[in-house]
Amino acid sequence: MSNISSDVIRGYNDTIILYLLLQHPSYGYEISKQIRNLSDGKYIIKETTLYSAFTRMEKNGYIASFSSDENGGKRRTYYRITEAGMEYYRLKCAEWELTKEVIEHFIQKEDA
Amino acid sequence: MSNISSDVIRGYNDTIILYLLLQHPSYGYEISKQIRNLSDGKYIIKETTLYSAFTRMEKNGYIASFSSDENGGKRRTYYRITEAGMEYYRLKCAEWELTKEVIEHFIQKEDA
DNA sequence: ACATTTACTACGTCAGGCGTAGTACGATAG
DNA sequence: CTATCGTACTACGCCTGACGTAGTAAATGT
Repeated sequence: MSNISSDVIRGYNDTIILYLLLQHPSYGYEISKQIRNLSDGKYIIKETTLYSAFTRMEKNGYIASFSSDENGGKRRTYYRITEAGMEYYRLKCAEWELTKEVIEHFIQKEDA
Repeated sequence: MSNISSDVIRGYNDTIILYLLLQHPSYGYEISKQIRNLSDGKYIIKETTLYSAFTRMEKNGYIASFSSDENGGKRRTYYRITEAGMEYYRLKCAEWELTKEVIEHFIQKEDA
């Protein structure tokens, strides 16, 4: 009960990542920490899931990568969201509302 | 936008089916129609998805099958939910509330 | 009589998530 | 000064659930 089944979130990892990139360009480790923090530790994305999402989304043109210009720290790959990514994000948000509505027809809330 | 991406619902098909079996024992075709009706045609489950869910859930002990006793109509395989199935359903409902909360941290509602 | 609806089964493919493992660099601690 | 920890990844391969395609067959509608 403490953390979340991966099948649930399947297909929404991309959306989650895009939301964070919508705020500002970022990179794997930071995104990972932000997901954990924003979800109060309820969702901890797996590294492989995260990085393969980057690869997939870059291929799809939803994000674009660029290297950090050696600002003292370690070399990293940053990603920024593209126009297509924003459009995709908007679509997924709309879809989410619909899906949520559908699923909730089949869910019983219990306070027992 | 008219209907729902399957990846979203992935992992919740079982829950949806269990909800319907919780009302009364049923069989493939009926379940299928009920899902369509209850979702206002927004979600139409694929036959293969449905029947493989039956198989999987029976193997897991969440549902049990029995044959119709030839009441005039065609021979069918009915399923009823088991105790384990009810327990699983309850778990998934609780998980859903959690997951919904998590995902909504990353969703922007727009009325634009 | 013929098409459509009902009620399935079989088979194979695909994508996303994840386990496991390994690399490599910088910072901090003892 | 060296070991460990945190940071920042890449590679490989497996597993599961969803789904496309196809086929079977009885009952029902026209």
